[in-house]
Amino acid sequence: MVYGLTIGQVAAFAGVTVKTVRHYHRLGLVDEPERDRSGYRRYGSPDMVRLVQVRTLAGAGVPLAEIGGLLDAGPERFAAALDDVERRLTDRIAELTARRTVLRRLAAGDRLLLPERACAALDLMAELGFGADYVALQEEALILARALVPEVFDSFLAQLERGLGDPQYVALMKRCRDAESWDPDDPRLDELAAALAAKLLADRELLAMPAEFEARPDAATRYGLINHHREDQAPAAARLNELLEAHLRAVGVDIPHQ
Amino acid sequence: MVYGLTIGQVAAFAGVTVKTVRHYHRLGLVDEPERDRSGYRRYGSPDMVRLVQVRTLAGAGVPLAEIGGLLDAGPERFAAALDDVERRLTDRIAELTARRTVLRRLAAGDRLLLPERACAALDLMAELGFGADYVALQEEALILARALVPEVFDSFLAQLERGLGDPQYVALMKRCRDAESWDPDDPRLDELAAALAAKLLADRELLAMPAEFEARPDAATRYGLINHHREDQAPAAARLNELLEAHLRAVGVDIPHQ
DNA sequence: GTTGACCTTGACCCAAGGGCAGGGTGGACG
DNA sequence: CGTCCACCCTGCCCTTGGGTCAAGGTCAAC
Repeated sequence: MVYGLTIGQVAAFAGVTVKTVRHYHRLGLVDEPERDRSGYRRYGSPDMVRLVQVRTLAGAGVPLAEIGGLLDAGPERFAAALDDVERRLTDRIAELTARRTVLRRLAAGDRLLLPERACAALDLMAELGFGADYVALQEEALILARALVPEVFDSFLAQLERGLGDPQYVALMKRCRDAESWDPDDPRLDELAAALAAKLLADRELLAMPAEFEARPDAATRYGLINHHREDQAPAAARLNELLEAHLRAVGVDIPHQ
Repeated sequence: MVYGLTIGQVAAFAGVTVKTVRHYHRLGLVDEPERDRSGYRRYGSPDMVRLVQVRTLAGAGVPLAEIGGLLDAGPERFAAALDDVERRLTDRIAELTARRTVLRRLAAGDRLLLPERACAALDLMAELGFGADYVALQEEALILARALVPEVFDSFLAQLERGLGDPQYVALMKRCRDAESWDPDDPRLDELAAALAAKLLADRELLAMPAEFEARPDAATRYGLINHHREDQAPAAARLNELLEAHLRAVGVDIPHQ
């Protein structure tokens, strides 16, 4: 016959597990109560009140390490701390809501990694009759560009938009797409490269971007990564690129090597 | 001169730390990329896309252990999983919002551990002129009762309400409150105990509660815990209780011992 | 040629408990 | 009286999603 509740009873009342109560003891959040003659902890009502206070704060997301000081502080500091906790909760809710929005976009198959404007350009490509595969390739290139050289991403995108607004350039792009399935030794490749070079030189705006790369320390590496990405899957495209670069360099355009 | 981004670059782009990327490698969420000749990891764009996918799901709270299977599964299972994740997020938001509400109540000094009806009774006590300390004592007793014998909490509360509706009983309660500051040997204590016993016997409803305790296995322990709680701080109250119990037992009322 | 920023692996640390082992207690039932 | 089951005790390792520290290798720049 002993006074006090057992650990299981207080735990059940406070809505926590026995393990949790012992954890709080170990952290010093709730004092260890007296033991009965068989070593069981026996709790009185003040222990219970304390446990529920701790539980309420912990449940609201206050780190256990802070709770002790909070409960033992004066009521004015306690009130201030509660304000703070509430602010943190509100932030967390907003954050989760934002994540949910992102997830919804993901579920809807939206393009997560690109801004609205880039998505519009890609949609335009699809409308213009470029196949889904080719659009996907462009999308990846844009993502890469944004990752590697965010400060020139805009001009990269502007170049694409400008090209898409020019029927002649669109026609050339479509021919490039078709060229991906050609043999790497196909003589038409050089023909196409020459036409492309002529077009780019006629409308220098379309060439603006590579120059901006130069401002970067490891420009060549980044250029190579974007320009040659996925070329292993289309040898003809690699060859076309090579030929185009040669044409441009021949007339003095400065293009990074590799 | 090597292809590919370093781990720091992909990490920065994906908005995670270098350590996190390596963590994902160890869990098999993102394949280890090729190494350059000095052993550095070198990432291509597919790695980056994968990393961002993982990051998006992880950020939404999907456990890392599930993400691999999710991304490698078909799109229909992926879509279903996204639904599930979104549901979990919504639940979590609701939970946090509820916690915030509780915190607000706590900050406003509200009585968290008691239902509305009990709070009303306590407010009534305050209105009737019982001091804040005494009301707080009653509050603790109610909390204890609810924790220990939830099924008789209602009748415990009903008894309190009934007592507060009876001016004679209220007068006796006030005298009990005053008695807390008396000397434990004060002869007025037995006088008061006799008056209380007479009142309780005259209105048997006020005595209903202790009988219900009997239905409990360890009734006596629980009764003692509630009835004698905080008595160590007011020896006169302990003495008064003792005397009252003696009076009641003397006329045959069955009260648990200790 | 040295500095500073980056990379490598490995080992340990954190919250907030969960799970399990191995053993002691208490009350109820037969 | 024994036996059963639920509960209690301590102590140890496990978890998730990384952070931190150590000890050393590498790269680009001044």
